Amino acid sequence: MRRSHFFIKTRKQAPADEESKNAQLLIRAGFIHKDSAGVYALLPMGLKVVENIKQIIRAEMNANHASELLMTTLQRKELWESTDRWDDVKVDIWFKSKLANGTDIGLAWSHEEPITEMMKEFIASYRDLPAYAYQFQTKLRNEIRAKSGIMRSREFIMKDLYSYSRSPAEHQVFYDSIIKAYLKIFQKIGLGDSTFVTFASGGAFTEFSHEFQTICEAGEDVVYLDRQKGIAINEEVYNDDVIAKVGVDKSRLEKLKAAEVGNIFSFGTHKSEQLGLYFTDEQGSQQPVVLGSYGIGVTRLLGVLAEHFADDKGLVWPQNVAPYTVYLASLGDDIEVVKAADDLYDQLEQSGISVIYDDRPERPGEKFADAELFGIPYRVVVSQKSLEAGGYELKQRSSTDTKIVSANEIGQLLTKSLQG
RNA sequence: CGGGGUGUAGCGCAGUUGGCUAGCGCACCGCGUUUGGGACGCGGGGGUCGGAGGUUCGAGUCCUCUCACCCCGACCA
Repeated sequence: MRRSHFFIKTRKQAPADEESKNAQLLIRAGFIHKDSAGVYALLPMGLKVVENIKQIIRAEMNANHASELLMTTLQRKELWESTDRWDDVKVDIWFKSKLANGTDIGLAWSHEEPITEMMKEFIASYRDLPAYAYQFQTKLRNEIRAKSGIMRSREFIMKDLYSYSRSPAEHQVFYDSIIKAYLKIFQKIGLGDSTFVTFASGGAFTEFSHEFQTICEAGEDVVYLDRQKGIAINEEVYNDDVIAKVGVDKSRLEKLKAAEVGNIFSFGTHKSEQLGLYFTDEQGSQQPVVLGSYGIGVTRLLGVLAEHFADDKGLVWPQNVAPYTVYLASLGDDIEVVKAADDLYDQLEQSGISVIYDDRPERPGEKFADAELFGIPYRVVVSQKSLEAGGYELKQRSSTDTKIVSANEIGQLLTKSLQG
């Protein structure tokens, strides 16, 4: 992408109506646009990060034999009445509307009911199970108070996975494999060192659910972390009894603020029974399907990443989620410089390295400041000075060191770092 | 939903006890000089002062209502 073709402008000053670090940085850098409280549009760079996160998640979901689909945002009242969750007192975050003929509809805040209802079309026999389906969908939740930028919003993207199993034992195997998959996902995204499996309230069927909490000052939750074991307990269920059950050492628990980036639940068969999802087993008798649901807050992760990977100059994206790998900046309008920059841009693009090429006639300081605010992992500068020194100046966002390299060396270095 | 705060140009802000044509910086447009850390000179354009009502000779400024946004709390499969 040439910067001259890119409509986004960065800002020097943070918006006055945002206090959270994630919103201030993401808006200054032009990754998101605020429409109203808790409602943010994803601009091209923000969307790229989100797509990168989704791709990392998608790979792990597929590896666990889950199939991607996309459910609807408009939902039927009857479905939610059958599980007693249409009532505004029971679920107070519903956005509701009506069809032209007066029929009530709900706007998706979750898809547990509709997808389970839909699965009745495909699940009849033990031969049809297990079945795993996931999606990336926009959830609409009428939060009384949106807060912390994109970390708690009224409209957000969530990855939700649903598992349909024949027995609690079969369910448990999948559940455990998803815990591993989630840890792998957060590792790849760059939050592996600060994201922990956390015991939280379980609901009707199980004593605990498992949350994935990223240690983060802007988070809303408080967890007690046993760093040695890599296990935490959510404050909401924290007591001596739970400490004993979970098997952590109370003396080394750290009380920390954290953001819930994932949460997985075992539902048992209750919802299947409510909605009528049964299968015929090998003996010919009807059994309710065992359900599980597994969420990851995709846009919340964008916020957590911004909170986590930033310095006084701006964002600092981990390689795997960065909107572009290279920020290529040409300095001055000298013909040799422009040609060298154009050539490198073409070469990197051709070798599959994503580049944002700042070809604007702006001054060096502005280009450097933008490269830093955007948080692009590598900055390559082409100028009279760099050409005289023998090539291109390469600098990592996370470092202050620069070195002069040839075009081929850049290609090799970056290809290697992308693979590693 | 309770408490606190803020709304003045695209963005960030100033505007005295009510007073004259509502300012500053950035951004934007034109010309010129600049080009390794957000340059400079000269000349421009842009405002129903969040909205409605009221008090007054006169309201950005005072009063009433209202909307939006931020923060704290409550809430949070």
